[in-house]
Amino acid sequence: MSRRGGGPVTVLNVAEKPSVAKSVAGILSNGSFRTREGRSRYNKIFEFDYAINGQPCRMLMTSVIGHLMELEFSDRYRKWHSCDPADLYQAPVMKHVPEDKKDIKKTLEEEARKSDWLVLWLDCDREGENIAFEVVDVCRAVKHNLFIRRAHFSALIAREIHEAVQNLRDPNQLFAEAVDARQEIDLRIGASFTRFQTMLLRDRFAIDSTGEERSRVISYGPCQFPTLGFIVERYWEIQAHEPEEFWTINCSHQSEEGIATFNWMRGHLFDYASAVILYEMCVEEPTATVMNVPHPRERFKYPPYPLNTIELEKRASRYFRLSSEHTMKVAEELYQAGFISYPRTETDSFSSRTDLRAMVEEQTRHPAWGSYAQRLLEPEGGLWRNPGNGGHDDKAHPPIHPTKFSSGESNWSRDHLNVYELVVRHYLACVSQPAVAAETTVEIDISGERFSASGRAILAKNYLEVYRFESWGGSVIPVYEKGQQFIPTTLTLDSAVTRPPPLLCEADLLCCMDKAGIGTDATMHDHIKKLLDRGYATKDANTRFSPTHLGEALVMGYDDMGYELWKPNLRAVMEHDMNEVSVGRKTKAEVLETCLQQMKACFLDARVKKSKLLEAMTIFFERSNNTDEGENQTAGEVVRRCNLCNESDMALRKNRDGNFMVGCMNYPQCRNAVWLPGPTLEASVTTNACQSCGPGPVYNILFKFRQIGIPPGFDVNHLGCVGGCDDILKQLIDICGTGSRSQARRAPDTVPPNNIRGSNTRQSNVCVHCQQRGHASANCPSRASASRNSRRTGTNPINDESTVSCNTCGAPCVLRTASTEANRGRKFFSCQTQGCSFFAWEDSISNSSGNATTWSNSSGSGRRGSRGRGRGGRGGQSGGGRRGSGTSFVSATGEPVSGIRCFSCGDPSHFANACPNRNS
DNA sequence: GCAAGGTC
Repeated sequence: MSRRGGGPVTVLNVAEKPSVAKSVAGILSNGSFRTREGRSRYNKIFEFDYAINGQPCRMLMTSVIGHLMELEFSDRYRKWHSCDPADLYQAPVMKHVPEDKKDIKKTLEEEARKSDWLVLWLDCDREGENIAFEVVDVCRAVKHNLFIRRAHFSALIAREIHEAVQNLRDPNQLFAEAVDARQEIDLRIGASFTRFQTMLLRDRFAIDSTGEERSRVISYGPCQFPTLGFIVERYWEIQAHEPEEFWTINCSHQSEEGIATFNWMRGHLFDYASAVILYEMCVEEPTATVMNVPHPRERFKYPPYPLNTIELEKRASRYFRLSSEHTMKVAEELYQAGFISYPRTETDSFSSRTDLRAMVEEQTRHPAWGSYAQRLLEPEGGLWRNPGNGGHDDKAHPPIHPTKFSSGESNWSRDHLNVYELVVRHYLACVSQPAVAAETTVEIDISGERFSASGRAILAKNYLEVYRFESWGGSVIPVYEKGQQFIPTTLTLDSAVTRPPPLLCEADLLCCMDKAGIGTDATMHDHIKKLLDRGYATKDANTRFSPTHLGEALVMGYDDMGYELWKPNLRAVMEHDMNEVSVGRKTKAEVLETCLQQMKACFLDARVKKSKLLEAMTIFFERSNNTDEGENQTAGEVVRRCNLCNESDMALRKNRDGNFMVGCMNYPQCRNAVWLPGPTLEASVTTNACQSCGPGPVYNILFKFRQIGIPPGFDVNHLGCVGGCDDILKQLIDICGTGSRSQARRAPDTVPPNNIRGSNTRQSNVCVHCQQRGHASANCPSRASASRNSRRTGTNPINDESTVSCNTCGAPCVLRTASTEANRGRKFFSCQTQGCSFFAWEDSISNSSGNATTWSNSSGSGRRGSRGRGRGGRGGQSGGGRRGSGTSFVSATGEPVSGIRCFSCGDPSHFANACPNRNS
């Protein structure tokens, strides 16, 4: 490696960014380097002497700023109207240095001319390797015989840098080629689809009211579209959600020691009748028996892993509601000013060589967390713990950590303070012991139903003391013993409805992208911002994303074509292929050829099916005035002359929910429409005219139905008529309805008209309960009456006045007779005072004289549930001991039951499925 | 005017 003729060699060292150049120069020169200006104001040149493997070297250290080059089409293809976008799949592409990087290139050329060796200090990832070859290309062009080597380092730590420079290797061509392939594919796909959809849609629709259509770019990109896809998919999921009512039994027990809230271990039931039966069983024999001995168990809550970019973005969004894009801007500024380490990193584990304690030491001066940092360093405190390993390492940067102490600089905004505080507290948390708690879970049995309650007592907060962003809720429950019995304080049957998931928030979106491999840690926030900038999505005050009409229409259009261009699969395949290239299993040429061939075929087909995109846009946007209408009429195939207005044709359309309809093209003046069966997968108008329907011609439609959507006996393929003669079509509409999503999705201003929507409801479905039409299954009157009846079956008239006084309020009780199966004929006392719900079985009262104020714990002995297992050890709580506590339940007597309220109107006299409001 | 990837 030594230069012929001996003497020092001149070595040009190039790093990926100025900060790395400076750090490496500082480490190798032990802090004594000379600095001079380069052509670019950001990229200085540092000079020092060093010996590589015994060879004296005059070191020149400079940097680039990320990629030096960009990929571009040749001139002939650069203008949008210069070629067919399909040509972009084979148009020549070349790398060139953009204008703003020309000065860096000049510096490299000038320094390379003076140098003998070129040592590449680019980040040790695939992009870094690709940038290395860009640097090589520039330098070799001016100095052909440069000796070229690559330094490998994963952190700017002295030992690692010295080792790297003494163990120089060849740059990895395969890594660079993988990136070349990715760049070319991204450019060709992105440019072709962007030009295609922009030119197709921009001038045809009034997309916004600002009149800026002319400059609007409707971009497509293999990262931005899947990101949009996540937002749209969640939005559709929410729109399609149909609330379903469910029931759960809740139980609580208050004693002198506190209150325990028990959850039903069945969770909840969707079947009202079953829930009521189980509830009534519990109410009739309400004694709770403790089933387990609840020994407290030690539980830990561990601190987070060291901070990487995605985690920083997610946490800043959650804790401070900062957008990922703004977080990265602030983090970049803190990094530039030297307060935190490099903020674009995937790594979430510290190298064993990191001096972790020194970073804590720095922070001991801080007024807020300084004392915690001090305690961390005290060995007797036992607070220190080596940080966890999150399992990611980009081999280029350490996790984000503080690099310089600050108690806040004068030029910092609130966001700078927050991000710095998050980085510091996160770091201190990482090197701390986990929080410790004692957890207790008590399980009880009431009439064979199991309930459980959990309590948690925090024993040591540890890292939670400094990581104020996280908490660990703790609630203490009373102590129970196995076999102990008590009467619950409340025992209620509550109803609720299922809710759709929320819109995606920024942290959710980052999670989706991370899991699907969309973008990199350094670019994910850019893709999110791009969706907002392009007008594909909006973000509300809670940082939750919704698609705009444009975003939804684009996804719908491609979805209707049958393509998953908006799903992450395409990117995943590309990532996989890149890996194959980088390990040498496939060549760059192979991957390019296969991928581009497929994508071109897809592009050409999408262009053939452009009507799908136009149809989707038609749903949300008015046609623009400045276009020729010739093409607009092709959005639907004509089926017949409108038999209502007689002025226009009726055309086959697919609405935004994927449901098919034949609607008058004179909409909104005429709202005539025929909706087609919900399970229609495909429909196309044929040239066959129906022989019996008129006024003609009424063209037949060729249907393809979803197999799973239609009843047995119906064919998936059907040649049908919407003129009224087709019984099969009518039956399918009767049975299957005309689709379910249209009600769920928000109706845009343009379509569909009310009468169309009216015909497309579940009203035409057959109720699953009574097999009748005219109502939804959930509103079935038979079901509501059955529910009401089921409650009535337990109702008995008051049949006896009693001589028993209420054990709670002292008022006289009435004697009633139970009529449910388990307790038929059994008598019980019930207090009549409003608000008091005293209840006791007659046969459990020990004082048969009737003036009972106490009773034995033998209630239900010999019955299911075996109540006779003893009193338990805690006299005050033992079975039947209801002293002083108002128990708000009532048996199966039909009395109003506390806790049961209609979720719809709040009335305790009925459940929501029988609510008059709902049924109306 | 287009992509995504670096980074100031």
